[in-house]
Amino acid sequence: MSSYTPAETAEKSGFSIDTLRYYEKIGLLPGIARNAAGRRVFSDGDLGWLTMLRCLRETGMPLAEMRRYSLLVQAGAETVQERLDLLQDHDRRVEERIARLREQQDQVRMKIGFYTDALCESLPV
Amino acid sequence: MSSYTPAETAEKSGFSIDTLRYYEKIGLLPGIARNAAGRRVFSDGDLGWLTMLRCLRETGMPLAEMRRYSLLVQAGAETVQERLDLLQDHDRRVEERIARLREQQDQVRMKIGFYTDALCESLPV
DNA sequence: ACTTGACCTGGAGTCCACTCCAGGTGGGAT
DNA sequence: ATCCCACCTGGAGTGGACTCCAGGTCAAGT
Repeated sequence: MSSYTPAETAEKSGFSIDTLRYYEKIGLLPGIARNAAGRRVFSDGDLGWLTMLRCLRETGMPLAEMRRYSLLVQAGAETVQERLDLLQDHDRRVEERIARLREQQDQVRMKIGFYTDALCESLPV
Repeated sequence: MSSYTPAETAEKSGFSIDTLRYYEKIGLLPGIARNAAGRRVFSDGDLGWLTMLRCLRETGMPLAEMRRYSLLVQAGAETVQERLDLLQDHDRRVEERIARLREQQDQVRMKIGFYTDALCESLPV
């Protein structure tokens, strides 16, 4: 049960301090504590939430949908089904994304093969 | 050896007409022919190039790098090695991307598992 | 002769996700 | 006492990739 300054949190979470402030402002980080001087104090729970946000964001979820998820979490236990639906939809999109990336990677590799051949042919014999 | 209007090209390539114009403007589509009235006339070759661009784009290559690739292609045969390097770098990035997506998908699925369990536990017995 | 519709141009506007800035505060080190 | 530094706020600015708009042209249909 530790607490962290904005700088530490930025370092641990991989988000910049500006991004942390921005996320709080748009409602992605509810309930961040403040000390007597008005400065943010992040908890281990906040760190965990940030890890989740990072995961969603890097898998391509837009901030608007992350905000929706955040609101559902805040709304309490009766939103569990909705959260589940949201995450399952997201999981499906990630799956499609990966499949599509693989196909396109194959295309790129065909092109690479083509250029490799071109280079070989042009070698002096 | 057919030729296509902007509308047909948009339909076949999946880029909007505005995007086609934009790509031509920033140098991604060199040598697009025009008819007597000044309208664009796309060839099968252009279509093929657009397919390549789409592939690079959807695998996350920024327009600036696509432009660099485009310039290399225009510069002729002595840039084949550079093109190869560029595509191989890109391929590596795509590979990393896919691996990372898989890891993060696992995280999402753990969360889904957690919520599924939560729902099961809360079922009336 | 006239309208329609697909196209043209240059340039402005939009959206997303930050990122930066000016001006201000409070606490600890020298 | 003073200085520094990490932090605060509201709001403006940025970068990437489009997307839209006003005003104009041409060819074909009625």
